Amino acid sequence: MLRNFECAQESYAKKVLREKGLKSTAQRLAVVHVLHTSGKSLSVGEIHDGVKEMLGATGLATIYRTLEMFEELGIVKRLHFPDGGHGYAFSRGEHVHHVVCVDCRGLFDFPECPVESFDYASVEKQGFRVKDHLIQLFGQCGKCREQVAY
Amino acid sequence: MLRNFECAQESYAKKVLREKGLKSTAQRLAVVHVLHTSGKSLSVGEIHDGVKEMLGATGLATIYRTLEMFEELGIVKRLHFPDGGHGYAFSRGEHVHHVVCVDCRGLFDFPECPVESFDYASVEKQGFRVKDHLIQLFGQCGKCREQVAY
DNA sequence: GCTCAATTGAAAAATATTCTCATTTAAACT
DNA sequence: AGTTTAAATGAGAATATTTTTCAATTGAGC
Repeated sequence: MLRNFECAQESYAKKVLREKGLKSTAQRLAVVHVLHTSGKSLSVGEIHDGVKEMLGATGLATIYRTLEMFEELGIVKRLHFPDGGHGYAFSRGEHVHHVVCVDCRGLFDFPECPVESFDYASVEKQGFRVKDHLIQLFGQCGKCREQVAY
Repeated sequence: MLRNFECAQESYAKKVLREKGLKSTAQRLAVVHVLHTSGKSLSVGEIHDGVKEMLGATGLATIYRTLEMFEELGIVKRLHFPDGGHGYAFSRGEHVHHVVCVDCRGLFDFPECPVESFDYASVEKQGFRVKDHLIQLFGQCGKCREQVAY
């Protein structure tokens, strides 16, 4: 049950919260800390466990409320897995897509946006205006490839 | 509570089911019919309602079981919406991505895959092997744009 | 038409998420 | 540092969603 942390990610979250007139509570910062230090995407339950480890008893509802808010603020991204589950990953507001290992759910860098340069003509011709997109890449990371026999 | 249908989509589903040694039940074909004729993506509840309208009382568990199976068979695709909800859309096994109107949840054509030609070098350099991807485009269709004042 | 394994329905169980409201707390202001 | 106040939290109830169980039904091959 440790405290006293302050990494770049938490400073960033604090800044965003302050700008929106929202409070930087211990619980909110702990969510950032847990997500960021894990280097993986985590389920709601895992985030809850991590926060409890840092702060002691913490309501699950707070985790849900925080994640919903953080998603709107662009502090976290919700990820969807092929098995139907979902998780959350820390992410600064920038336009970023995630590469996820389906075994360990670890995150890998993928700075470019494959859709950025894409031509929407065929859709726009139908009167559609594209406003957002969801992209995730799935696969296996080096470590998980070594461990699994196949 | 009508019956007697048989469109190309249902024939396709039947074929896939037969190939896998699975039964073409009225419930399964009704799921295909409901999804396909709606032209939209539907929630589990909407699919359940549609099937009940065709067949009368139908267990919700059957809908869940069918959708899970169809997803594995490539007969339906699960879509994730920005508001956190999700739905299902009919889709032949081909590699296809969906464009969804966030208002009416209507589906629009988008035949090409923007990631197909993409260069994964930066990820592969980290030992990662990309095996699959999730892409969805969101926006507003012509009809919904007209209706909403903004 | 008969047989049998696959599938379904209905309800219970398990999970996941949201809501309510009394209590606590961060932040702004002395 | 102490006070004030709206925002946030905790705990548990309430909902919603999904899965499981098992007896009854049904599709597909014979």
